Amino acid sequence: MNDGATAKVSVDEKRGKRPKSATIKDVAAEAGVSLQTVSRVINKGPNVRPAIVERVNAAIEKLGYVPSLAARRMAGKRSYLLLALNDRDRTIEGWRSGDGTDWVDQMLLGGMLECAKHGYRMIFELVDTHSSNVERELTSALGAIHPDGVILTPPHGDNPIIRHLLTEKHIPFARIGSAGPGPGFAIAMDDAAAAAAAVNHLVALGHRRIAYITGSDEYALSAARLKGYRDAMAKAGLGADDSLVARGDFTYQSGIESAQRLLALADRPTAIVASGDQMSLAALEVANSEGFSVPDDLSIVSFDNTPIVKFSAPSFTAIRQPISEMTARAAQLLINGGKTDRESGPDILPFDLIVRGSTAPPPQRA
Amino acid sequence: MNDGATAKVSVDEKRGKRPKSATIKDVAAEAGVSLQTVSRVINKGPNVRPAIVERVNAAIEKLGYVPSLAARRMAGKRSYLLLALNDRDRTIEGWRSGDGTDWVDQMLLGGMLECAKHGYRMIFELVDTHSSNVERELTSALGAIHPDGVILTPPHGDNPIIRHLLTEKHIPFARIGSAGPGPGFAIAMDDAAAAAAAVNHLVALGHRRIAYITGSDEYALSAARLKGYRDAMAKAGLGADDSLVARGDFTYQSGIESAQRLLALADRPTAIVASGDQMSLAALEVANSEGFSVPDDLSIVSFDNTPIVKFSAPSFTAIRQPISEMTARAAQLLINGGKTDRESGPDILPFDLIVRGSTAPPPQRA
DNA sequence: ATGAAAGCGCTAACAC
DNA sequence: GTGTTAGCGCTTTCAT
Repeated sequence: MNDGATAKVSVDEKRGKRPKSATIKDVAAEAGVSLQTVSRVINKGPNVRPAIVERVNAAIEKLGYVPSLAARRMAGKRSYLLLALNDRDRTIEGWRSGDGTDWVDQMLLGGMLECAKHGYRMIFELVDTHSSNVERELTSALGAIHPDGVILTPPHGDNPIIRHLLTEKHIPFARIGSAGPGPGFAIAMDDAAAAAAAVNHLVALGHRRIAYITGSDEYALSAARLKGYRDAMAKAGLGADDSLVARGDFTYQSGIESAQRLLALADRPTAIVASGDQMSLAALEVANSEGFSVPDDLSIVSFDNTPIVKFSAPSFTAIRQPISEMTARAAQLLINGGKTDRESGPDILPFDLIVRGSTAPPPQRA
Repeated sequence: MNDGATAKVSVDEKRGKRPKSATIKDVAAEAGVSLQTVSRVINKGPNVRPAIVERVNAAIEKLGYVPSLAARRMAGKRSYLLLALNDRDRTIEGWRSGDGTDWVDQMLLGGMLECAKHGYRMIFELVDTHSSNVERELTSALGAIHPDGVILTPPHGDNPIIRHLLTEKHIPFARIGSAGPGPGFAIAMDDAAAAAAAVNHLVALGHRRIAYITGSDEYALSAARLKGYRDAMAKAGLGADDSLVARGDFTYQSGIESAQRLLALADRPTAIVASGDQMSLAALEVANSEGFSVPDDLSIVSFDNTPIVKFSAPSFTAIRQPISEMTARAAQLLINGGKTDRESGPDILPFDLIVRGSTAPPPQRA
């Protein structure tokens, strides 16, 4: 048979097909070897002579062959897919409102790029952690995708139903921002140390009345941060004044309420550590509207280094969480060591305290 | 055979399998029908008696069955996958710097949710539009995923190599923010009208010296916006002073340079329309550092309504692009009408002009 | 070191 | 209306 476009077209036409991607079969024919040998080359298997490897690779190159993910998943045990799960309501609400949280972006950054390095792909899905449908939603995603591993972001990593389901199905998973013991790889930053770092920064500036706005209890890291705050306060000899702790839930609204309560205190705090960017922004808003200047009258430290806290006026001193790094680490563990969960304690990645304009020495007291 | 957990476990053990997801076979057995009937029910095919449908659905429900995407793609012509392509460098750079652009988020919002409605999934990938590898990268993604459709975001929608490759492979695609003629569904907002709206808003405030900072020429929408600006200026009888048009490329740096040049003009503009959030921010920065107050001395309109332009001080009057709406529309067209490209002109979605604190009447001239 | 055969879970033709 | 038969493109056995 003759070469070139004409032949190709006629074959395609004969089969009534449109120009399709090359398959492993085409490569095998082109290289004059069996399917199996091509498969071995693709998967870097042993027992192939270098000369043949070369030949096969040339054929792959020539035909622009790429293995079909679907076929590989069908035949083999691996799907080359990682599933990243975020909380549906919170994520969608964030997108809708344009609240400037870049959690998802940072996750994609770390996760997608790491996956790409290993020939994997990351599929991003939303699952409602509250609803009684968690199980159904997760089962559905797992059934459709058959991922080789799952990346759980807060608060999914602390959700017992999800952890149980994944464990039961023997699907390796990583919990981001979930440092506690349990199944799956735990990957987190040291939330307690971060809260302490925020407190210490303020103490170093001379603050003594340092308040704290918590996050939602649903997130295990909320407790860790609170403990870090309390320990740091104690260590600085600043006692345990529970009126300085306000209960928030990461939302702007809860930040407003918390800040209002704190600033109405008889012995008003000179600084607030808020465990989330929306709550920090809310605290700034309350401070401004009540006539307090930030940072002159009140210092604020944010626990999320999101774009908006950098561009607000003043810009915020903030904890930078290593979100992309944690996600990348999760992907890496899942892809390489994905077989066995290790209960050997969490993987702790470093955070940063980035000092900007929202913190300053406290005002002189009368 | 007896029911319950014991039986299930023993079967699993006999086969040496871990508890797997149910397959269509299991459902068929459970419902006492053939595979094909189950398949018909799943795909809402005709020719199944309601009673049987009921029975099959009950079995599906009971077993928690979910069809495997991979298997469906293998056997059928559809993969139930849409591929969304973003520009690699720009996207990663945005994520790394935390520049607060939420393009990707808005895309996910519109695209994922629309896909979910139809039982589809959206896979998000990065492709370098510049590199000579575009073709290789795209081929690779298409070969691995075999999407039923591709969503192109700027500037990919205007990239001839990508358009050609997709056309050649007969893969339906949608071009977001690419209104020009050509293959694929064109979905855009009226960029010219948006630029005109910005100008008109400023004219209504009393401005006459209105400058414009363009975006990169690589984006077809840049030309459309510039035309909109020019036409609106002409219509307002504000002539054609080309010194009022500065060439930017969407980057902060280009915004700095453009704004510096514009503000150094002998006959200084009293307002600037910048076709991107980073350039708007840059203009604000330049204005501030040169002692001009925004909006008292200079009004600025941003062309991206990103989180950071809302939280800056002052917050920006901005064009809101219907990113999530465009992406949702793209997904919808690809899923439903995905077979045929229509050359019947672009699908134009409405934008908004959101007035905030960065625009005000011009200062009184001496 | 290589090839041949079986089959993954499903859909697309066909039969009935 | 429903069941049967072939594959889809690969990876797994298992032969050789």
